[in-house]
Amino acid sequence: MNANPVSNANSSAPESGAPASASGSSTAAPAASPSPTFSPLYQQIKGLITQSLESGEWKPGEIIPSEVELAARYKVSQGTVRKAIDELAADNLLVRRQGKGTFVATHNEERAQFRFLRLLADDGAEHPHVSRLLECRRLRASAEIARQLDLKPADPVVLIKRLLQFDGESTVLDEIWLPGGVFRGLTAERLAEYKGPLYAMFEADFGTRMIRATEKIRAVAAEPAVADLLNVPAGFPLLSVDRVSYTYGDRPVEVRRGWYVTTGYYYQNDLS
Amino acid sequence: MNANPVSNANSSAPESGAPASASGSSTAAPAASPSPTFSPLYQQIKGLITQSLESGEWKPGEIIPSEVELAARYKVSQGTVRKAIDELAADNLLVRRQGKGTFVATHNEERAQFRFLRLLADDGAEHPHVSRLLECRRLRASAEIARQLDLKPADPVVLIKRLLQFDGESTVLDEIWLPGGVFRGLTAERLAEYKGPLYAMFEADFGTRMIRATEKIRAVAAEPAVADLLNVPAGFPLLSVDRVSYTYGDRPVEVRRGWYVTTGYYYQNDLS
DNA sequence: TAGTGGTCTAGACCACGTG
DNA sequence: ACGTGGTCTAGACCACTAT
Repeated sequence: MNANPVSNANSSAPESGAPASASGSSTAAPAASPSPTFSPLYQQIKGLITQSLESGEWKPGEIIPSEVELAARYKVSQGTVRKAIDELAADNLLVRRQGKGTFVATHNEERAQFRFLRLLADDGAEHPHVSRLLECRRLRASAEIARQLDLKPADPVVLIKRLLQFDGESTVLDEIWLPGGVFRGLTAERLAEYKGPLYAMFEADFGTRMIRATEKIRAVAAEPAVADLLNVPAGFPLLSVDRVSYTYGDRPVEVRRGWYVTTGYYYQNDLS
Repeated sequence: MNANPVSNANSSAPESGAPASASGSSTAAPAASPSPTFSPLYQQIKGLITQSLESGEWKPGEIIPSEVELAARYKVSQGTVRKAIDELAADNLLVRRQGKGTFVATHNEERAQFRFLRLLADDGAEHPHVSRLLECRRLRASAEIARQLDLKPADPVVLIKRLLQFDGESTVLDEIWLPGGVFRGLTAERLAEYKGPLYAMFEADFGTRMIRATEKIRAVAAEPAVADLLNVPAGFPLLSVDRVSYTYGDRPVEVRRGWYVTTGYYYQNDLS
């Protein structure tokens, strides 16, 4: 009854006599301070579940143990693991399905794709797109890329250039930098043959799951080289989207610069 | 023990005999289907609290009754109102402050301002800005504006044009349309004298609180008139931001077209 | 010291998806 | 019929803020 994962003093249950309620965190006699580093139990459980996700104990798309099972495993009540799972579901790491179970989120779901490419046609419809690989090579990180990927300058990186076509129109040009260490086996062939979202391949083939990203958006005039690839005149206004994506532990694992043609399409954002 | 707000059949407590579990919603005899319109208790409570917010029973910045008080008022357990408040806090309608109470959110808070103007300087800092009123007049809604504001064409609307200056540089040009009925007393004088965010004035003076908004973002070439006001050459690439803001009940109450100069500044977006 | 939100538990019952 | 997540309750205790 007292083998909690990290322990924050949690022994309720009027078992033997002893009212027992030793209260929080400090251990020795005079009690240094009330709670220097207090962390709720459900947060600790959340951390443990996250570890299992990161280690691959439960893979994307798979079901995880039921709430009762996890409660038994961690020696806490069902309500506590429930609150932990609630937050992980809110963070898009898990997906609950009533009557079935709780599943590890994956970038293959319809819903997940829109989170990272928010381009809609003027009529509001979500158009399918095809990717055309332009380039994929390994090189040494520039100072700027190294900084953003938390690498050392001249560390190996992979550079991918690709074109996204909506209804046959070239609409998005992407330059993608990935840390060479993590994406060791990534080749142009593998990229060319793969259908579906890049992030789905990353999580399936390289065990690297994109959790969140930040984007810096600007309006810029198309440089000649870019304009050429996107079939617009030089100087044409483009949306410039600088993205950094993070995986578990908020470690950056992708830097991406995109140019979007926004005639007929727009970037959708919800402020809520 | 049985005066619940909407009733979904919820009488636990082994009181008298009767197992009692008449189950959900349908009223007449043969019971159409198991639960055609099931809504959890806490959702109903959430609705009741929202009504009180909308009606002005608790105003922005004010404290609302404690969880125990609300539980007594609605005849439910504290845990149920807690879950209702949790969601309202997640929706940014309420703000919880441990040890103090729960408060009605307001657009005056530091935190709230960034939700609706996500422009940061290249160094990542959030710069203060001043607003310069260019125009404020009443007119009849065009077909397009009427549609977006859910009005009839030629209904009265207010049009505001203003310039936002960051560090003295003209950076944002806004055209704002508001329904004339709701914003009856809005004048250029009132606008000119008011310091602070527009939305803070709207909620204080007109009882209209912006809850959420959607934005459609494009890159466009500056038209001469716009370019002139923003001190950029005609044809300069600008961020075009089309916003529709909604209040309680998802009713649209503002349409806004903004042009942003993104040299030295960028639009920040978080995908999570 | 008292009041507020925050955490944790334990148990009952409901809705949903399978057999 | 059974197992899963989803709702609801009741009560205990903790952490924070004010008086």
